[in-house]
Amino acid sequence: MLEDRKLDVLRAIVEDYVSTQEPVGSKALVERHNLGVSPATIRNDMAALEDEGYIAQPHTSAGRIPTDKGYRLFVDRLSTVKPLSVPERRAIQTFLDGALDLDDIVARTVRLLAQLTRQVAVVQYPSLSRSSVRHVELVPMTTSRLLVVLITTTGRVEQRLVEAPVEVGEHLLGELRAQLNASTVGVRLPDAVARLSGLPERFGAEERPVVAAVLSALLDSLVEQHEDRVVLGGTANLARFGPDFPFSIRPVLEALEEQIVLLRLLGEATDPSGITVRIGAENAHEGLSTTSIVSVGYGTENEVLAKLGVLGPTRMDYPGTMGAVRAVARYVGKIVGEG
Amino acid sequence: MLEDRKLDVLRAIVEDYVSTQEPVGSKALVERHNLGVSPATIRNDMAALEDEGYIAQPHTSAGRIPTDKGYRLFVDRLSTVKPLSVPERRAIQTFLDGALDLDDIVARTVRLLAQLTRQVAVVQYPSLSRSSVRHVELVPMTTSRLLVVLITTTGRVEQRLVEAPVEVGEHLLGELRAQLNASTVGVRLPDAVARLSGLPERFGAEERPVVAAVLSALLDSLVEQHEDRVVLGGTANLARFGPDFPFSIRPVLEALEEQIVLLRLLGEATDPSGITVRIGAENAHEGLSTTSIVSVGYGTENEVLAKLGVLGPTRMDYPGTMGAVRAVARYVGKIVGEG
DNA sequence: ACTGGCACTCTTCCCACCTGAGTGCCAGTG
DNA sequence: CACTGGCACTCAGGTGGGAAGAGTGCCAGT
Repeated sequence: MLEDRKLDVLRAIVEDYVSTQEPVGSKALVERHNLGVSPATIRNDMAALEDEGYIAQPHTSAGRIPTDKGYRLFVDRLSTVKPLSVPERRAIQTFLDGALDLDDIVARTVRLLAQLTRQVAVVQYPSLSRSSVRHVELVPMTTSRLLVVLITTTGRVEQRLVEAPVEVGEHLLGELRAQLNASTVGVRLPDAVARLSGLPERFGAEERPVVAAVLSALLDSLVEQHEDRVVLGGTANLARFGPDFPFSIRPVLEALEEQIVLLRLLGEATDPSGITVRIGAENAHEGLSTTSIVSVGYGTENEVLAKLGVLGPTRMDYPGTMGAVRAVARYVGKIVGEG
Repeated sequence: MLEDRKLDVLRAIVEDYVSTQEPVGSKALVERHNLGVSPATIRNDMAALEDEGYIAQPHTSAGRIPTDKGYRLFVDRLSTVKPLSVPERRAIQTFLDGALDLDDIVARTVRLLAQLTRQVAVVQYPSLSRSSVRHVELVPMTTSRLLVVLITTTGRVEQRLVEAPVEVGEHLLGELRAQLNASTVGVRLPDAVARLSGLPERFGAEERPVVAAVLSALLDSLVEQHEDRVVLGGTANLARFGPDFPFSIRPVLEALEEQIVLLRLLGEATDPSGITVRIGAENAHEGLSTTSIVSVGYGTENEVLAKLGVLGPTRMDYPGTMGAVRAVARYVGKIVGEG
């Protein structure tokens, strides 16, 4: 049973707690928000909210703070994403427009997000699997060593070193390069894998081992979905998280060091189109139980290339953070889409 | 006037303080080290050491802790680099031998260093300026857009996107590619710049603008010394630095986010051949005044390709840290040298 | 030159106390 | 029936006073 006023009270509690970082009591609540009722009434509502698990008391004689469940309700029903101001939008645009290449775009994005939200920013590189092959290049390093270079439409360059079982002649190299490009250029990465299956048969028995070695490296580049690169920024903001946070900062830093963990967190995003917010224990990772993650996909109009987001204490400014994340994702998507 | 025993006392103080993290008094000192004299005598020595600025008292009735100057003396004259144990060496080797490519080597190195020293590890990418050109590739993206790819002997791949002023024909592309490679392959990057100066003249007036654009991008890749990439690891160890550290953790994290700062810190290394230790305020960067940096160059026998090191509290185990850093640098140097 | 002894200085810990914020509950009111 | 004012209760946090303990500096003695 959630009547309107109780929801108002919850909203007020979340807002106050987020801004003051201190448990909020009934008296302060009626003073700062015109709820039109007395503290006693609010107390009743608060008691009910506590029974239902939306708020909690750190200790008996303190105010209330929202629980994960309370934040959840707040995000789902009580808040609207706060759009950025015009100057902010302009700043984003000019900052990102200055980017030189993909690395630079990602680097700038992560810094931007961290600055804007004053939290820890996470940006995933645009996915390879959804892009297609622009070019394959074979470069001889020594007579029996080759560098296989894969260039994709998103501008990424993947490289693999190949130890050829025998010496590789200039002619074979040229032929192989031509064949590889003919089979894969313009093809989506996952599809390119299939296109290459019949390739060895087009070569002589002597050349097969070399072809196989090169192919294996190339397939490796293609398959190993390099959705696995993420970039971090704004870790210094962790220190801002609060005076009690130093104790819990350790596990957070540890989690952030594990790329796999970060990827899983971004990947777990449930809402494919919109912003996903995972609050506290919803992040299936101990050590992040007092943090929330706001993430969103970015890319072209038709497809999501990768995700980005920020990580902060559960007591974060959700509307503002969501606004910033959404805005940045849009601009980055536009830029990546063009380039 | 530094007699032998006073040096012994200083060494003992540093060792005890590093291991206990607590100010060390005269009584504890004689108990834990067999100095052969009474606490009172030690007290006299300590008073002298304090006068000379090697140790200090946090407050009147506390033991002494080493000052930056004390650590300096300890590192310079009182300690010997502690070699790693055989299992440790073996672990390093097997861990690094599994690396796939340069990125992987660097990533593994940074993790290894962080784990071994339990501090923050910093690894700089092998310098481009000391490597030479392996291959230059031009890849058409659209009719007027080219990707210029530079591959170096250290296995690094640099890419630049070029907006050609006019359409670029297949023939010009091939010709330009051939000329570029002919002029630069096998040449040191800085020298390659000079080799390219006369190139535009070999092309017709119509083609000049395209050539100039490509050249500009390539020169950019060559000149922009990509000694500027550093990778970090083990930041979670910052939380281990001590109970008082949370307050000073903020500026440290901020410093670590600035690649430029890190590069300067690594670059400042004075001793070109051996290990450099910069203690506390010696790191000309406020916020790092309670940290020390142990760094060393790595590379082939003949040349230093880049640097790596760790950052930790001034109260670190210098002999152990120096041993780990040195050992890792040797193995990485070997691997990079081979590859 | 070293040592034992001693007085002195501080930090730190503990305990007791008080204050104040905040609550829950209840009786009363529109 | 929903709201309100009042009131007793609880408990975290701050304050202050010892008491304990670690460590020092100094001095007289060997």
